[in-house]
Amino acid sequence: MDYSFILKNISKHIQLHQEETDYFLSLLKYKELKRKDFLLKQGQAVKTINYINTGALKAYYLDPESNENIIMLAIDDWWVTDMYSYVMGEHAMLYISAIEDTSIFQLSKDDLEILFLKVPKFERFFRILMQNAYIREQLRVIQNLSMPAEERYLNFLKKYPLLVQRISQKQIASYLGVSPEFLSAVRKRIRGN
Amino acid sequence: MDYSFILKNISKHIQLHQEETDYFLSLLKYKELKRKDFLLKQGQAVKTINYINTGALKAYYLDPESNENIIMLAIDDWWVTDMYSYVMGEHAMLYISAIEDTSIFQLSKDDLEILFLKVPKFERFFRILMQNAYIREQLRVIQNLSMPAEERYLNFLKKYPLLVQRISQKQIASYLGVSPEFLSAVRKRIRGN
DNA sequence: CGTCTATTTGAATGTACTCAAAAGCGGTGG
DNA sequence: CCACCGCTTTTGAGTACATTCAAATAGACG
Repeated sequence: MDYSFILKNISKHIQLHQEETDYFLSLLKYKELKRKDFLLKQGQAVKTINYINTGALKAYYLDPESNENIIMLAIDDWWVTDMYSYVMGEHAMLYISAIEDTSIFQLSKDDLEILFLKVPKFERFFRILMQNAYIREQLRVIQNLSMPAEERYLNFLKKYPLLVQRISQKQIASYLGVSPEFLSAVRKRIRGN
Repeated sequence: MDYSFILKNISKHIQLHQEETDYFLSLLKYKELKRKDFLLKQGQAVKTINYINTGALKAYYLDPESNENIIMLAIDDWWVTDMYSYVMGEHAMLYISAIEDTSIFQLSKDDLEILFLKVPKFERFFRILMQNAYIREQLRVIQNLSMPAEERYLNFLKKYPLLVQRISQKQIASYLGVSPEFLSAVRKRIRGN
């Protein structure tokens, strides 16, 4: 099992001793998903937070009219879950599925609480993780409020160049909050310039 | 100085000893703002995170066309700052101003880092704070993507009944991402039912 | 009371959506 | 290797949601 990526991810914010490292790794469950497999479906219990080792996932909300609203596009080295339901202990609001073949490490909520007690440094790690997630969402709200679709699209290209090559336009449209037809028109307009 | 509100806020997530409490309080700076005073302006250095003791603040982004985009409406017992700029050490992206006469407690970034070292429990406190903030913003993104303005407005009324009575419709419109005229029309339609 | 700002109303406009259909692209099986 | 299938992307027409601008009305505050 290759733990090098996740350990490097952790070490960006905290330093662990060998025993702490071993203990942390002992809590992880490894899982593989094929393209289009579901990690989570609306209504299920949300038991884990997930580190993407390789691959890519999308998290989306299916509204009553069955429109797919992509909340999060995540590739390797990102942490993903339905945080609302994970924290509140509610049933999942989101679907999470694999855009590509994907391997993840899972950390259960119960184990994470124990980890916080045994290795309080992880409070810091997840504080920083949540802080960054908050900032990211807030920037997204700002952009959604203040920019037209074209500018949001150009921004997306700049911000997630790695993602762009790996996901469909339809999914980018959903992430940006526009219809795929409209994004197509936007792209045409951009090309025209 | 009345520290009862902020101490109660802290105690929702962590328990402090007397010395820890005293030390924490020693780091706080008290500040009063009159209605329309600015706590922060775009371009300034963001040095503090702020607990609202009494009153209400709005945080907004002023886009190049000088449209006010309200990012956050916050009343007493909330923590507020321009988190992006606070964390990244960048100049402020947001304006933060008082909707009513307001009193706050301020915690500087430097002091907070020291606090984390001296009383690591605060890592946990801010982890939970950031986690809740992240969840809130994510729910907002979901709503912005999946609901029309009318539904978002009704939702806002349900979610922030205390806020509604204290802020103008124009500001609610900005928070929801619609023009004040359109919100007025939405309200008329709702009354009509 | 007068001034300033918020709210409402209406008309014209623009941005983005839906629906339908054609074109493009990738993978799979014969 | 190519033909076909399914899905994505593009195109176009008609429509709906939301904006801008302007003006009238209503409220809040000194």
